[in-house]
Amino acid sequence: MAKTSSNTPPKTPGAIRGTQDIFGPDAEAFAFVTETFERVRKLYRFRRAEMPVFEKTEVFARSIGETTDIVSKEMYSFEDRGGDSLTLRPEFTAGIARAYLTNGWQQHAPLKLATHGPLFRYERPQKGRYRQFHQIDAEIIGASEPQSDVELLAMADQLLRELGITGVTLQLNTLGDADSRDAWRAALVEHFRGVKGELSEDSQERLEKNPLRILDSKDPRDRQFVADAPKIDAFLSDEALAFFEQVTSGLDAAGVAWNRAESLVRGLDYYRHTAFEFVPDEGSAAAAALGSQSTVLGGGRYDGLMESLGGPVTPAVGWAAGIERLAMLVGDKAPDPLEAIVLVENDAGMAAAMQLLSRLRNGGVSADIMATGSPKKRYDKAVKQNPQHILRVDERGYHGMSGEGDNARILAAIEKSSP
RNA sequence: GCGAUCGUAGCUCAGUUGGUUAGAGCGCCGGUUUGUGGUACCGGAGGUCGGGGGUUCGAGCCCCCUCGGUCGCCCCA
Repeated sequence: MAKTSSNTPPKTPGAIRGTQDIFGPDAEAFAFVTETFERVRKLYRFRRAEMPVFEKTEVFARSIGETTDIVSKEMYSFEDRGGDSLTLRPEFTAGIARAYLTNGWQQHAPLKLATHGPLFRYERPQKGRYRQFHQIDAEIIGASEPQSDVELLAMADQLLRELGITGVTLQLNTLGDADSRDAWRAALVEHFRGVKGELSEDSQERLEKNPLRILDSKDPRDRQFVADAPKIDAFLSDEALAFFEQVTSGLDAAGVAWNRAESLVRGLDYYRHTAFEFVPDEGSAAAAALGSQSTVLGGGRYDGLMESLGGPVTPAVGWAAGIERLAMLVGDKAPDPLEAIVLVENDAGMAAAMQLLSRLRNGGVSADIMATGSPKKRYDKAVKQNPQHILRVDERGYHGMSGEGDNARILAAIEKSSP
């Protein structure tokens, strides 16, 4: 029993900042995305997995890197009653990696996994960015061959096509192996340090904390220095170059269009070789629909992650995509049509109407009932739901159907369960 | 963390240089009409104009603070 200590009525609590209540066309689009993903991942034989939405904080802290802003400011962390620090998952990959190690899933390697669900990041909300958001996710763990990268990207490409999303292109880069990456990074630091005074304030800061990020600076002052910055290609080992060439030739063979993006980077050290994002083409409808947070699907190869979680060296590659962003691009989905509506013209026929309704539904016919409000207005309200057929019930019971088109399924449903 | 912008009915929005009891459409409820595939009309309920303070004879409107939404920056695993 709720008690109020004063005469003031209780105030309705508001929703948490950055959370969403998804309903109507948006909810239909959301479901279309997850249903299409489930269908496509089965075509590629990815196995479904479910992970907890929270983990020990160290799972994410160690995978993401203890020092970054991400860990200190962007995660939903809290202490449980036992004093352990826990964190709502901000990504799928770390939790999947932990599950792989703690459950002995090495026995299934190479393991193709798919999942989807909510993720949490403590950020200021903006278009396409929420504190609780949702992703679909696909990973291949325990496979070091470039064919895995190709397979994963082919699946992503097919998914986007089956969602009917156009105007989005795969942007592809390689970060090389660990040695290539380190050498490139050193050269970039040297290059930008030489012109430090002319960089934007943000990029001067990045020079110390995360120099690779200068490459995707939005500040026009940085643009010329980014343009003539050293390229990864000059630092690739023979093995890294061969790997990348196998990825690109595999994509060509699979018919996946791609574009080389030399400035596409990953901030975290465990990423190796392939890095990619599907991004709207400039001026496309997709770009207009998404605003500034426009990457639709992104991922890469993270061969160094398992070690940071205390596991054996385990190559892996994966991607994730924001369901909300995909849903913004799929357009309105017409809801499934209502096949039959039972119109109760007189409440004396209510029992007959309920029996009819359950026969319809048991027979696989989508059906609803209109039996409330002014009896004189029920007809109009029934019509407004745009049913394919209206079945009338009054004190005599069911007495007739109107509507155009095929009603065989409805008749069958009524007959089949009749005595 | 920083910046811009917006908060009026359940929803979408009007609201004049500050001026009486704050309006419309949709939705909801009721009635009349119609009488069976989206009829027309009449009526009703519903708002402390996000909240607090200030200026003023008088504030939805002007000023300050605050809360919330939206968009962007930073960050982007």
